[in-house]
Amino acid sequence: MPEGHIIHRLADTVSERFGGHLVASSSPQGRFREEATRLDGRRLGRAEAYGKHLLVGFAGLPERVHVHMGLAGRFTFGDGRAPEPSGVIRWRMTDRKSYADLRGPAACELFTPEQVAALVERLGPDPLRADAEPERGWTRLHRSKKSVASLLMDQRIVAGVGNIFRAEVLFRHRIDPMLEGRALARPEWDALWSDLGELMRRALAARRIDTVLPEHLPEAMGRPPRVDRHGGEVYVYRRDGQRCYVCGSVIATELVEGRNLFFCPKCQRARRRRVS
DNA sequence: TGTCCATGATCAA
DNA sequence: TGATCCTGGACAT
Repeated sequence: MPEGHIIHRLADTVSERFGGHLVASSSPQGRFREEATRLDGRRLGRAEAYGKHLLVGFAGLPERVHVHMGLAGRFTFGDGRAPEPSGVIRWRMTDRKSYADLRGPAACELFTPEQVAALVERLGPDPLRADAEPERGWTRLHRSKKSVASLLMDQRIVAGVGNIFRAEVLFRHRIDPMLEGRALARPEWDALWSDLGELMRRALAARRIDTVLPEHLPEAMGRPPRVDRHGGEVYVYRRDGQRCYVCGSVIATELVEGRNLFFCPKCQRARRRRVS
């Protein structure tokens, strides 16, 4: 269940394991069989990530494999010979030294160069990419009447942000999630963008999402540490019902556009125009 | 064994 | 806005 940093990690792993190697491709499940046949035995070039999208290139093939993990997608890597396929494996790659199995992706397909270009054009700037242009995100956000919470989940505004980073970055800047996009000041956007880059780079390196400043850590406050299932120390994500590390209020949750939003009703109370 | 839920996104209405 | 898709893990029964 990936946010952007996981996909970047995935791209690195695929490149490291298979880059420049002759790779056998198959689709034990069958839904990627025709395409896997075309890839089978080709030399893998490079894998790269744009937001939550993974693109894998092969020598001599103009198309690239486009993978979107959705909520359920999962890659597993292993050394040595691949075991007998178990479960539903959409795409299996193997070389002499290792294997990779992809299960449950929302998308696994071949993209033409035109489709890749359209995808990149549609996506907003990705804080983890050196070529990101944050101005494009601001342009799409700053006139919107939609809530900042909703806009931050919109991949056309910032590519790669998911439910955890959204909740955490809004808390770190004490921004009311229901604040209208058009009420957000430019310096606030700049700060959000820069912080997202920082948080996501750290998560990519540490393989877990930590957002809490040292002075707010439970240990520093005389409480036992608590690490959520997602594997990091956070301010609000899935901490509903528990006390805010900063003000002690009870963290709240609310369903916004079908997703659980977490926030501190006191620290993040807006004094400006909110979405009703 | 069954049900719900998830770091996501699309489609129809 | 709601239904739907993808899969597996947590939890209840």
